[in-house]
Amino acid sequence: MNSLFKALSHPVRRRIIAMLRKGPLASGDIAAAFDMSWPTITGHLNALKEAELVSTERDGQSIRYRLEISAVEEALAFLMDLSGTGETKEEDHHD
Amino acid sequence: MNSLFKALSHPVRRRIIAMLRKGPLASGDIAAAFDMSWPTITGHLNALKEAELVSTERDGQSIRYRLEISAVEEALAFLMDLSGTGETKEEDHHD
DNA sequence: GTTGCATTTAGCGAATACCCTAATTAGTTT
DNA sequence: AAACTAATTAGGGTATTCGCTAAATGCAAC
Repeated sequence: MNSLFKALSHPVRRRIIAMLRKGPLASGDIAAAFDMSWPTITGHLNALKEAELVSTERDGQSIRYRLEISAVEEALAFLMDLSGTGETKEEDHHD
Repeated sequence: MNSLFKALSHPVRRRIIAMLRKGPLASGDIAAAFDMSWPTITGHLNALKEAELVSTERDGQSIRYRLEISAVEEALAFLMDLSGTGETKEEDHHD
């Protein structure tokens, strides 16, 4: 949980996560979207992976990074608990 | 927004926020709850304040720190956007 | 096995974060 | 104003983070 928020604390990593929202991407595609060296991006991807915010799978010679929604939801749960969203209120619907 | 997640990235600061959920507290009360020096806690409070996660008001000679829910909700909005905003199909998590 | 492409690891310097103690500011009371 | 309390700022040591370049690894095709 600590690594989760730590991973979220860097703008580049948040941007990577936002990119991944549309679907999995290869490391190179991600690196190409930034004005930084590829190894630097790999470092950020490792941070995201350690926080279990992304998972990886090989696809031939490239490696696909996929967003792990469950980790995002874990952070969400923490913040919702702080703000009171989703409980202690009568607003409740589940469809 | 960057300082928001950065503020959230430290366990002590998250714990402070959790304490403040129940209501405003003086700096000294917060510092007393931790096994760290008071100036260190002041540093964390400053980080929270810069992220606008807390606001302060004087109360005589002490200063009261209050949780600013709107900042929490801002983080919440970011994460909800990533996850698909409350389309929870099943609640199956254990912490 | 060697060449070539995609990606990661290794190693390093600079900047930032974290924690401490000592000194200082701000407000209250006398 | 001086003494007392609450809280912050200043300064410094160490750990961690962030970015880079160069070298290494993994896979696929020849």
